Amino acid sequence: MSETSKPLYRKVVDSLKHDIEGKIYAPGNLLPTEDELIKYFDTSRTTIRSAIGILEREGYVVRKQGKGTIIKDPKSAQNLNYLSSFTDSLTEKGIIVETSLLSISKINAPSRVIEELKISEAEKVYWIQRTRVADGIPIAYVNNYILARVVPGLEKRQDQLKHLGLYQLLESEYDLKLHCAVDTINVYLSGPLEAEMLQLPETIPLFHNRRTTWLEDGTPFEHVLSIIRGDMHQYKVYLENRKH
Amino acid sequence: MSETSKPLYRKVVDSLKHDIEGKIYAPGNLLPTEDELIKYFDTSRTTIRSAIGILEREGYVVRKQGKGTIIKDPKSAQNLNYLSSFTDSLTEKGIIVETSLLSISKINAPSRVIEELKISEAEKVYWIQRTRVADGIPIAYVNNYILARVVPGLEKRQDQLKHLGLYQLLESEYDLKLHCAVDTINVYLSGPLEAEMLQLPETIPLFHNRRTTWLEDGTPFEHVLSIIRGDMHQYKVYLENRKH
DNA sequence: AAGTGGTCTAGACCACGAA
DNA sequence: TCGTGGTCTAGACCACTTA
Repeated sequence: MSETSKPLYRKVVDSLKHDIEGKIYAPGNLLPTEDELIKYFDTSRTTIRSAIGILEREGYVVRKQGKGTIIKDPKSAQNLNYLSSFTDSLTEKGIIVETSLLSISKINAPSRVIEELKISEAEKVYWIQRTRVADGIPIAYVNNYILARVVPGLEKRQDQLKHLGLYQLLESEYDLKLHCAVDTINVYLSGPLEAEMLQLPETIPLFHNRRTTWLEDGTPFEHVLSIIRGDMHQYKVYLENRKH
Repeated sequence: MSETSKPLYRKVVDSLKHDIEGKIYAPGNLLPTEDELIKYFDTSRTTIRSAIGILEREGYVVRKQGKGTIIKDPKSAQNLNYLSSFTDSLTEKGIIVETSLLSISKINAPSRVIEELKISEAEKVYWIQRTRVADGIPIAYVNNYILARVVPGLEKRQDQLKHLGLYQLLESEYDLKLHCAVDTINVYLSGPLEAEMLQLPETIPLFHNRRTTWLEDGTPFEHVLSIIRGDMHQYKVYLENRKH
């Protein structure tokens, strides 16, 4: 069993998390004191404190010196530091979102992409054009520009792109670990080009989103430009307070 | 000096952070080993490890068992999990943003606020109406609804509200610690009411932002509805990859 | 095999909050 | 004053990486 090989502090974390989620420890109440947990789990203070530290960082509890460890509502522990994608927010509503691949090709990076990814002009990128369609309505037009050298042979994987999401493909097939991203969200009014692309009957507001994504080693490896129907989409941003 | 009262592990964190930011420890290289740091700072392993743990969570280093502690590029350590406010993004551009208080009053919470803050109908909230003005142009209309019981006497602090930001006031005068927030961002076209409020010469796209803010103990204590000129604002969302 | 970080122990004293 | 969490010590052994 992997259970037996798990470090002790991890077992304590999982056990306490389970009890908090199962409301055995009710929100607002105090967790047993550290001394009690030491006796209960038959371990040292270091181990217990390391476990509680993890629970605190994940938002399950708050420690107050002199008072105790307060149990928080587990609902509020979820989904922090997270921008929901538009696919997420629509599928939550029960709408089926399909993605159709328009084209994929290896090109010289456009100047804006050169700038964002901090690459040379000679560097090649894969340009992926896709649309997102919800209940038959095109709601977004998405351009990904991905460093060609980190995803060699991507154009041969078109079929997989239809079944897997792009990010799942990057992770499973290329073993790329995304570290962080910056989204810049603007809004503007649709013009004739957008009306054509998204089959808009009239002028509507559109989201204009630029995202740059970094790998774990700090390389910016992807830039994404998305145009999204403003009347069919909303962003939800879950934020944790900055500690500094 | 508060320097002397700082816990040891905090001093170690600050010292190492300073050296990483000053490129004394270059990105990509290894930090001195734990044993070396123990000797250098003349302290125990626990203290050194607790300091390195903080640096790792803040994105300054990555620990690899058997190998060492790798120093990351400090640029990538900044600004994660963070939604820049519109004041931020404009002041970055050198534009001075003023906030003018329209009104502040204690009212029964509107139904949407009751719902978002999960309060009873009898519960009172402070309703603060403000506009943000950049270079003489009104760019946003902001409604805060704050639980009256957590900020007693807020209406008497109107003067302070003009100098301090609202959140600074909450922190310094009421000792409230914000824990997290959820922003929901939509977009729509301005109508006559918005044209009046923001002195718009024509129909333009507007951001429509609802934010709920939680205190550290898990109480939702504030709901904010903002209407922001789409042509004068952009959101920047800094995201860290989820670890789970 | 040697050296690194990962886990863990059994203590100690301090700082804060509540009674 | 007492009980809580906060900091810290001086060890021990384990797991992983590299040579």
